[in-house]
Amino acid sequence: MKIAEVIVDITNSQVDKIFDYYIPEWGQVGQRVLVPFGKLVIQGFVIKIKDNSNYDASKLKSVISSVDEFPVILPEQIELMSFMIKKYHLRYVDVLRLFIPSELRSDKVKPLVEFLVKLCDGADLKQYKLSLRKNAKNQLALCDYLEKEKLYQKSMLAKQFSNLAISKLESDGIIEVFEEEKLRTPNFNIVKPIAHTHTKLQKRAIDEILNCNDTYLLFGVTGSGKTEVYMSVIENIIAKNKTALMLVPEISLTPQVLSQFKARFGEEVAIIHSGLSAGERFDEWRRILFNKVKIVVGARSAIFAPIQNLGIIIIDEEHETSYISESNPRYNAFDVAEFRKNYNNCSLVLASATPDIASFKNASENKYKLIELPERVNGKPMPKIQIVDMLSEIRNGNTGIFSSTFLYELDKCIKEKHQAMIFINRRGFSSFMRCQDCGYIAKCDDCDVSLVYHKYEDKLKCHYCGKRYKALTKCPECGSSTIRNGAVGTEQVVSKLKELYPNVKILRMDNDTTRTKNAYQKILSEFGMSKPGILVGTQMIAKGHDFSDVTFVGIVDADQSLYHSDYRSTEKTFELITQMAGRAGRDESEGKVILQTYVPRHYAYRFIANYDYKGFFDKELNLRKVTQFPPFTTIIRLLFNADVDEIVRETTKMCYTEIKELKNNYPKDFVYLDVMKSPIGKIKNKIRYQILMRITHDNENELISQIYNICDKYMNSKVSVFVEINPQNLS
DNA sequence: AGCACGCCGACT
DNA sequence: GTCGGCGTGCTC
Repeated sequence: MKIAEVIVDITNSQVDKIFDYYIPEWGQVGQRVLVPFGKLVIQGFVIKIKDNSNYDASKLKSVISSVDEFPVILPEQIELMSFMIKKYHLRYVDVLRLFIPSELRSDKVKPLVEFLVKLCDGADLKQYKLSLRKNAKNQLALCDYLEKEKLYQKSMLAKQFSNLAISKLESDGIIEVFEEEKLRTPNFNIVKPIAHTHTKLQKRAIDEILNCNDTYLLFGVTGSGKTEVYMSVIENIIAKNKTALMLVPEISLTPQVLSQFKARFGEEVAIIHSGLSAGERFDEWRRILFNKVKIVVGARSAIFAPIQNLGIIIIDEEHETSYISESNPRYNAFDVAEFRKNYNNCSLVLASATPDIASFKNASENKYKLIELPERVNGKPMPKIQIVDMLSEIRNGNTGIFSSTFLYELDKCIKEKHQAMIFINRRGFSSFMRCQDCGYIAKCDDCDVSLVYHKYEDKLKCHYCGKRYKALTKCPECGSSTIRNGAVGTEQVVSKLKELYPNVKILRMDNDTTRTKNAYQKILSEFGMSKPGILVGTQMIAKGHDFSDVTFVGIVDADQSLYHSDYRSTEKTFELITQMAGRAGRDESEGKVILQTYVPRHYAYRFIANYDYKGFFDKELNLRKVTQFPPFTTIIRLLFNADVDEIVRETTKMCYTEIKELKNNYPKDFVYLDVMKSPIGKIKNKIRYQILMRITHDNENELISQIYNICDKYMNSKVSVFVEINPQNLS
């Protein structure tokens, strides 16, 4: 008998290894099976079939049965699994679970079956009709109806002609009733595909991408018509009988974009996003697995879609951090895309108006082919960005949150009945509450962070654990009642604007107002209809949606993201503000952007105002080189977590000693190594310590795997250890 | 995950 | 003495 290597479907590090079982002839790689496991019977995945086992033959057990009659994991995915386990130090099960919809495991969603009716072969309707009695009205009518088509839905026929008539015809051998599985596809408003004419630049981009299999960086300003390039390329690829996979940030999976894809590609496209019902998600996945679609569009996890014969992979807005999973299983969709590109020998297109510094570095070193779309399709210039020095505003006696230029431009926009978007990257009313007399700042009991005041609920909220507190009326330390608010948030901006424009529609969009399903869409469509109208929001409003009538974009406090103690904060600020600016003047009317800052001379703003990405890139890359930060090095962070301070501190210290030994063995590879309490020393009552290091690329993989091994030793039920490679945030 | 094994404290 | 607390280890 053959031997199957099985991964059992239990998320526990102790059982996350390969178990051998005897398997009958029917066994296939990628199949789900039931296996005896200790005293249990559980599900497992067959990842290999072989002839011999190294395990004691007398202890080998047999697979009990298969769960589905077909494999649910493709050979490509088995290889991808090995790649990811090694690269990210993940468990087998966690990776396998990424490949299948959770609905498949939970067994909650059943395939939807539909009863269909068709004429039996050789049935003579005319003859049969003559044999019927005159008063059998339903049967006669049904016979007449049946002459029209080949297939009918039983439920529809039953409604018109009664079930009785159908079963009569069935028992007389005239018609046949049978079951067929029906795949639920999400509904869309059917729109007419927009005419696709291409500018010269677009045409050149399309031709170049189709020319050969490679990795491309498509660098195109906002409004340069990248989406049309994707669609044309995909059209060409599927004409060659290949398939396409496109990743977009979840936030841009808007109904408008999706209906455009549906309009152009119809049934050939499967769309995976968080708004699908369980049944829809399950069926979209099966449509892909059964080769019923040629195109998959979706957010990060769509990169695992079981689509075969790939001709192209596109990652839109490639600089987006949402392509990196920061909680278990941690992975980077870009690495997966690269794996699939190599496996399928196809093209990979990364696209952005503000490429990631690392990607543009690769392009400038010819590791990627650079394709540029420097002009907007409508030929309009980018909106003018005016930098306003808030310190000089203060010197001139304006201590409010809006500068006079800001107010003037906003007023003009409102008077002309246009729309305004106002960006403030902080939710809530104000960042903290501080006692003016003794300096006391309200903090969370469970986390080491200051609380944010939310005026609408009149509560202080912790943005890390969500715990709520009563707002301060007087200081709990010294009893003083002079409580001051910190930096402004979205709520405060909205309340100030409401004072200024009591009759204008003012909408707020942030984490707090988009909690409920569809709230996001509702706010956007309401804003779309409001002229004049003002949309205030966090970075949520910066991406992807086009409102043709936005003529004013206001950035209340541009410096906010600049002061995160993160090496990427300048890059992120550049991205965010450039994108925000791109929201203005997308149609006829010209746009204006006001950027308020306390450091008007910062180099980031100079490049932003000139839309000079390349200038910014050169400056930033040089800075990273000098300071030895990514992409020249790799940051590794080990985060230790436990309930008791002493336990974490001791464990961290022991681990640090070992890492120091490692550093001694590789003295040239470490450019930085230190141990410390985490910047946020406590979250949800867990004490946090960290070891931070930066290593060069020379022996990167070897070092990372050794570090994983060291960490495994210190992980136990009391202390958890996370290894993060180039973490997005260091709190 | 779920279960057996095993090593200590407090009870009929 | 032994009943049961849950810490540790094993499952092909």
